[in-house]
Amino acid sequence: MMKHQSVSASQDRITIRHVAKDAGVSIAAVSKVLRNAYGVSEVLRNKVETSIEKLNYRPSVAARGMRGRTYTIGVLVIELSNPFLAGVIESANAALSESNYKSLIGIGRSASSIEASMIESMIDNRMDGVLITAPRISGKVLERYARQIPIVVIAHHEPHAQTYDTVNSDDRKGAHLAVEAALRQGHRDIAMLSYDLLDSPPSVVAVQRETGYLEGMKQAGLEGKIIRLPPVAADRRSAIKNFLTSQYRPRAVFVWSDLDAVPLLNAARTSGVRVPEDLAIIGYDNSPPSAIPLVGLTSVDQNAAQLGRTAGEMLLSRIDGRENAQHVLIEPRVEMRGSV
DNA sequence: GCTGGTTGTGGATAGTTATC
DNA sequence: GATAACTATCCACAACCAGC
Repeated sequence: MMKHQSVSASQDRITIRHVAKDAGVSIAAVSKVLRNAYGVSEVLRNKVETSIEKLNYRPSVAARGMRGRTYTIGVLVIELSNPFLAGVIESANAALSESNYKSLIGIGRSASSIEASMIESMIDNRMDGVLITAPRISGKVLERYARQIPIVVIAHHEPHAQTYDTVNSDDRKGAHLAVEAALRQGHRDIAMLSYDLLDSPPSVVAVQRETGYLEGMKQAGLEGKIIRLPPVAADRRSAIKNFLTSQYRPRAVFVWSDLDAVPLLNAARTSGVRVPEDLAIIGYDNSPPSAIPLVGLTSVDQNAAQLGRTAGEMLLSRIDGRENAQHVLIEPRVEMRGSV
């Protein structure tokens, strides 16, 4: 049988074979150096590392995938415009890179078909695990994919899931803390500004926050009142304006996320509503914009850094063979600023 | 025991051979 | 000639083995 020729592009690529030849060692020796494996002398290591640098060699992810690990992690995010998520991903990425993993990001754009195709691409590209921050993806879909690849989900409450892990801020407690913070400032007329959840399951963070808010109000002997914005974020500007001009406007409002709390604060100030004298506002996420002195939004801090780091570490332990599901809740706290 | 080499393996695919 | 079946190759790694 004739030996067929490989294409020129692949011939140009520097492989472990070239490194081995240049260093005057076996392919297995190079592999051991790459993996920091047992049984490598300092002399051999130096020879191999010198050749790797000289030839500018990078291991083939495809070939590694055939043997098990590619050392790549897929990160699926709902969007890039959410500053809180950016903080979470940055911390997760730092935890992963400490273990020589690289992460590649996909954007789901809140569309289940896009999210599903992203996860499938990550599986097809033989990534070693997937970190998902797509809050609306269903538990059933996650179960299906978790049989094919280790998965850790952030911002998705599914405490009984068996095949994948979850890491969340304790959203119920966070909302409860927000109510307590308003009560401490003497407020009794405290409403919650949420959005139309359209029969969302309890896995959705906003549902958890609503529950926490209602519990907090009930505990204080008060009746909770939830005002709903349109489900699509782009349609909320006029709804926020209506809320500010409403004769039934409360004295204090807990907003389900800084994504709506910051625009509300801005709209209040530009329309002459004094904050906090006329309207006290508490947000959720403690996102970077809320900390800007001119904004000064009191907000529930989810500890994005700890959330991301925990998720990254949990994914690594999943990849290393852990099979029991873990569901972690990160303790929230209220960051007090001038809006209350 | 330490070090380093040999061999087999994985999935996809191009190339070769056999069969109709 | 068309199609099916088989083989070699890509690349990195793990298990196993041999020499010291």
